[in-house]
Amino acid sequence: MTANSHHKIRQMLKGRIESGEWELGALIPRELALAEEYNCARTTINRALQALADEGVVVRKRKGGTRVCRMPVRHAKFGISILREQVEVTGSEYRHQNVVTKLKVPPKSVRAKLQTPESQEALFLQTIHLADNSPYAYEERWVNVEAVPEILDAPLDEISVNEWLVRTVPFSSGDVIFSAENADQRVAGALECQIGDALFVLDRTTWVGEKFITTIKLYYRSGYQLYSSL
Amino acid sequence: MTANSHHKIRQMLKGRIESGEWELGALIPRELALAEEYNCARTTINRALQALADEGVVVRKRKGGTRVCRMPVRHAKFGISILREQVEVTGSEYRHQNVVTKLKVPPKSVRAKLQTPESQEALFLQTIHLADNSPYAYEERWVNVEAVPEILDAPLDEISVNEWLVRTVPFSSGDVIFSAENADQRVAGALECQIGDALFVLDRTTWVGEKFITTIKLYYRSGYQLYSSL
DNA sequence: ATGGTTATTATGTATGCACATAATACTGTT
DNA sequence: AACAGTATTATGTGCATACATAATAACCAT
Repeated sequence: MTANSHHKIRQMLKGRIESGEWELGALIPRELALAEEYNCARTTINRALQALADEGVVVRKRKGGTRVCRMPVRHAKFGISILREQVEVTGSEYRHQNVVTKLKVPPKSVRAKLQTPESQEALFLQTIHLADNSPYAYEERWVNVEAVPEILDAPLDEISVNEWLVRTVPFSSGDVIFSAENADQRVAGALECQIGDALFVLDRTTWVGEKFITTIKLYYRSGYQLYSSL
Repeated sequence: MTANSHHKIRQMLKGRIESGEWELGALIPRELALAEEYNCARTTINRALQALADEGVVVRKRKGGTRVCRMPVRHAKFGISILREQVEVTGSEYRHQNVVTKLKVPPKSVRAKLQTPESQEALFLQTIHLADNSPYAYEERWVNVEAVPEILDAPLDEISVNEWLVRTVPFSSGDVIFSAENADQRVAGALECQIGDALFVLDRTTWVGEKFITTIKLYYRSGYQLYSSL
């Protein structure tokens, strides 16, 4: 039966799990049995089951067989991307404004994150991201110029550092920390909100291989919500 | 050469992308060429490239070939799981405390989320989650008893609703919204913090198939950080 | 019983092959 | 030059097969 792609089989198997046919933690039939049932090759079942394993729906062990994950960990995924796009999908007009752009020696806490030597300068930026001319987010960023020297020639008035880095630096790894903070005077000024307002904050450090690229603290405007489905 | 699993090849290809050998948006060699280069079957290259496509590193098009993703969207993943575990991995002792557990007709806003009829009752719970006897998170939850009638017999003093549901209900879909809120008097009381403190808030609604299971608002204690790597 | 060796088994992986499909490139006609 | 139809090509998918590997089960010797 050629009507069975591994996609379809994957969906069917998932359905049988969701319907409760196989309980949480239960052992499901082995590949050969399923292959017979669906009248396809074991390879095809294997692909479907491996995909479900990647997804976290089942756990597989050699010789042990495949069982429904005992404690399904659903994960929320957030695309960490470009602020301009975040703003524009809401239909608003995006603009950014660099408050500060200068080279200076970062404080100790930042040096620890960027792993730069004692007295080496880094590029410091404060940027306000605006949606329809009102503040959307305020960012404080340090860039390791040794890792990305080209940034000193980038037209950062036309394109935000955020976007320039995403478009220029190849794939990077990173740490992300989300938290909530009360606005202090400085941030409240930038975001035009009240001191003490609860703000959604994103802390991120990114690197490529061994080279640390940038560390950023991003304060979203009061009321911001980060949405995701799982 | 049998030393090349698709995993290894996948890593090598990713490395070549990260190293900048293939720029963002660039076309990379086709499967057959890579198969020759790595001295393996096309199938193996295919698996590796498909995995990279799933990961969002490359984009593939029939006849068009495979190219490095022009704008890499890195995504942060969060495992939405059991609060008890979240507490216990930090080495603290977990305990929970049900403040309120009763059946009542939910307000309109909740009825909209659970999609329950006008005057149908739902289970309302207020729970405080404690780490080493101090408040860790405060949760307000509505459970659709029609979808999960067994919950009325669950020993909710021994096991938190959170955990009971995760362990009992098979895989579910859900919405998640993260935000920051200032603590009001009620929440500040539960979390033993100051009124106005910035709190990290999680809003979640989950369902299985067509049946809406539960909706929850979870306030983490002041200073909570949600960590993830990407 | 106890401990260690061996057999069995389910999944993991690689390969060669065949054909499907989508998108592009090409070609010929008007 | 415009268009329609055709050839080409890179990826998508399925299958049969073979062997690898990890974990359990069975077995045997002490």
